[in-house]
Amino acid sequence: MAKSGQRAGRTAGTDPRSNATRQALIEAAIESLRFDGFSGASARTIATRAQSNQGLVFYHFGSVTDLLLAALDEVSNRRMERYSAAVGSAESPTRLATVAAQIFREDLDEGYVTVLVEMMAGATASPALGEEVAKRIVPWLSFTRQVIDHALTGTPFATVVPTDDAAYAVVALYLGLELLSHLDGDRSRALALFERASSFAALFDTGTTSPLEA
Amino acid sequence: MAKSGQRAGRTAGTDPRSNATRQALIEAAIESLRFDGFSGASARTIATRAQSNQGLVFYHFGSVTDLLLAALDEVSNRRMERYSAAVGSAESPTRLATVAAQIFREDLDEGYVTVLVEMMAGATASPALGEEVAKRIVPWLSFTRQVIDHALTGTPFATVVPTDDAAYAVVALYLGLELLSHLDGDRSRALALFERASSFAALFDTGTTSPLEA
DNA sequence: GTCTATACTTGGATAGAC
DNA sequence: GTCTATCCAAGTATAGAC
Repeated sequence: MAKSGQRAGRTAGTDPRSNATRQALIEAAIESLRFDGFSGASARTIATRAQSNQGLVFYHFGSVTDLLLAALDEVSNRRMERYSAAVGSAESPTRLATVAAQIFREDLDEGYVTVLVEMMAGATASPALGEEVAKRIVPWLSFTRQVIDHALTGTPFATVVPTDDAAYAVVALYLGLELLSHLDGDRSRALALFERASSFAALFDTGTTSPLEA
Repeated sequence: MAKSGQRAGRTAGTDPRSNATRQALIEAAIESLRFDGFSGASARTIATRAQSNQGLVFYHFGSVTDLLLAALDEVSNRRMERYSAAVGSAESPTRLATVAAQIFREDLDEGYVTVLVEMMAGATASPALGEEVAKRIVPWLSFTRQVIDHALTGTPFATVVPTDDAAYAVVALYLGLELLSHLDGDRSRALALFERASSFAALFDTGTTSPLEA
């Protein structure tokens, strides 16, 4: 209640030193979601990973949940940048499938989707958290829809497939594949599916640009 | 170390009264996974839901984790019976799609897949738990594969689609749809996809049996 | 077989010293 | 801005009375 524009924890960061700590905590929270899971991502665990102090979680973020949401924002933003850049360079369906496979591999290896899935599953506990997480899924859905929209122009499917339904399905598949492959520690089966999608996409390569151009 | 054949907690249940408590705890554990999530499913929460005592969790199951695994076994068995019965009555692809939609609706409404997903996501915490959960996914995968196998006989896809890859994808999609629709509390988008699958399946209804027969 | 009591650990969160 | 100390609630697990 002291200064204005100050929610739970100090949101601002007017001071220079503060930012480093915040960032370290966010990084550690990402790791913790990835390796300890939602249920294991406590203030103490995270602080230890950040080689920082447990109290700072509450100072900077107000609550553990808010830190976890900040962590989710971070990975979400990072991935969205990466996705945009990668997809922009893929003109043909085949190239797109290849790029998607590459991105998916990264997501699995770096645990980005793990973070998302852990937050989604963890949100079962509280409707409030659920709402916050839901907000952060929207960009993934709309981005996917845009990509599908773009990829389908010039193919027979363009007019048949409702792209927001397709996006919903693709994101669901993405999340499910993470769950499965993470569980048995084997990416190969999931990646094989992308291979297959690649071959399938090749059937429609006449659409926009020649594969040779990429 | 006392008697043989006795793991953590009393596994047997030679006495008649014991079974009721065990069953109540399992039921409560299912509810807890569904509504409190993996992270909220503690011995205390579960015992409260079962209107039983916290200590009994450890008496009967040895640990909370083992109780949760027993809960997962329970839903897994229940669903497998239901699936088998339902699919057995579906002879044409269209009927199969309809039945699948029906089953999926049940799964969402009754929270069966929630339980599975919570356990999968919760297993991130410990490799040991992960292994146990992984074991319990196998039946879902092989059942799905069998259904796909059966559904594809007589269609053009029969020889083209590797059914275990397809099963992997279908299960992944199933899990992902649960995650998404559970999060925003809206089943309609997921169910719409099944509608679409139904229409698609109708294209191959000449295969085994006439739709009229069902 | 069940319940209460209890021990111990971990986690969320705040207060106050530096 | 950071760290330590501290409080309190919740969690796992066991012992012992009924």
